[in-house]
Amino acid sequence: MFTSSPSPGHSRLIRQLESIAALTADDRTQLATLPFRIAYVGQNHDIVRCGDKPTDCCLIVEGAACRYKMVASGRRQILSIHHPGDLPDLPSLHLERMDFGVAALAATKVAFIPHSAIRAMLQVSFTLDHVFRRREHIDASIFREWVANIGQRDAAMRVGHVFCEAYTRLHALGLDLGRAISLSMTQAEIGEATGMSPVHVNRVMHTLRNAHFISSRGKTHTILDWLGLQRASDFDPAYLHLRGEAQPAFN
Amino acid sequence: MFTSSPSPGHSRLIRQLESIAALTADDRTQLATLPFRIAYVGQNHDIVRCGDKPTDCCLIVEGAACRYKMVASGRRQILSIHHPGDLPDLPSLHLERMDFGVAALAATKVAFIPHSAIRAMLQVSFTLDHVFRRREHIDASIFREWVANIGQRDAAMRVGHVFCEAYTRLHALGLDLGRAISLSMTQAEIGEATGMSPVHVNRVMHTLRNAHFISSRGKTHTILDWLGLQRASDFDPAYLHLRGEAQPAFN
DNA sequence: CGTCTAATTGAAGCATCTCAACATGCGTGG
DNA sequence: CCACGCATGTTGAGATGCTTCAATTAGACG
Repeated sequence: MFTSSPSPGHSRLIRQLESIAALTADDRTQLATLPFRIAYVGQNHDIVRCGDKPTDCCLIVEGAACRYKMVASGRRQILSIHHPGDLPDLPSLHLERMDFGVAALAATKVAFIPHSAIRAMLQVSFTLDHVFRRREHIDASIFREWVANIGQRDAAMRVGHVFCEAYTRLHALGLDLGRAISLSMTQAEIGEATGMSPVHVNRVMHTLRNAHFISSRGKTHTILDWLGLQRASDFDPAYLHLRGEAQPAFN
Repeated sequence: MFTSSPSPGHSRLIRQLESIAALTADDRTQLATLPFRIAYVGQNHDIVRCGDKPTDCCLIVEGAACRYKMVASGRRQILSIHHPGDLPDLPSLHLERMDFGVAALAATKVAFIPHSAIRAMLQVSFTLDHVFRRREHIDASIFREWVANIGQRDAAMRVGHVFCEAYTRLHALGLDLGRAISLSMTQAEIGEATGMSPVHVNRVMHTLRNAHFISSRGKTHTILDWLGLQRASDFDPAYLHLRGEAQPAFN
């Protein structure tokens, strides 16, 4: 059988879904023929705005994005971090009005896929329907972990946990750089994700470096002691529900 | 057409789903014929344990429950609060291993429904499949709001927000007591839900009473100033995605 | 009426925040 | 290619919101 090579966006999506469940050749074909429209979004710009009623889902192809909410004080809470292959506004398929915004953390390439195309695909394929549903549940699981992270852990663990999660997910997507990752977040943004002031994030980063858990050069962070960082950050990757083969193991 | 009157558990489930989407008579019949097994769980006892691989979903029929996670320090984070009609371990349908626990906040009556029965029902009915999916997404939306609540708001807002959410949801289920609700949580548990110490919850409760937002007698809390409490707590019910008619409006 | 849990209050400590200044790096245009 | 300007990172010092510990009171339940 002849299959045309999928676009970068399609490949990312397939890789992402394969990190959580097995796909058949047929599933991959279905995914690879999804129609889309490409857009480029500059750093800090919105991809989807809170309150919108989207008719397409956005797929991150390159770059990084975050979900966020604004609160009364004018501060922003980052709700989750998204890498290539993610569909941050997938909830819009079942919740007409967006209750959060999606913003680019770096210059980002986005593919917009019509709701109708996704709906049609999920109606045809039981297995893809299941995989998408699983993806949605894993999203919820990550939120749960963040609630526990922000609610109960101290500053160093909170920040360490964010690094552990990012490393594990990027590794599962084949987007890690050996023992390093490129986390497209400023210290201020890490603060918005963990409920901390930027100043305190800075101090905690120094702690993590002094403990030889991490070393940083710009936005590239190298994990020097993966087991130690995981333990110190109370990180257990079970909540990511990845397929066994996809999980990192070194140190 | 003859329809046998549904059990209390079935009624609760139907009412819960009707608070977020319209159901057809056929949907209601499907739901009302779901098989189940009743259990009674004492206060503070687990209904489902973290790490379990459930074969049934638990439906809260009477009482109250919470999802929770333990962290390394031995502290517990409450992740969400569940009222009659809720299915707190619905994720187990798509995520084999539980990444959180479910515990009874009060003496609670639970109905266990086999996964197989739910799966069969969702395969037959497109509309119920959509409603369940919507329910799952609303769950995720509530987690997002909790991340923002715990991450960015001060102690008084955090606690006030929990009351606003509980009141709105119980009202939508027809389980409010006029302007009052019975919240089956101790101050220590409110602390576990908001990332605060029990002592500070107590002080904040006094603040809320002194501001004439709430008055409390035991576990029954009366909302004295609904608009004021919402505004002071930065509460906007949009994230609950309720059907318009279901939302409370007074004061 | 005793027992246990939950709520309440006070006092001291500390994790984290805010404010403010300064350093560094980097993209851009001259 | 260098110089400028802005965003980001760094550091210090003082303020504070919340925690912890500890003791007391009030309620619920048999």
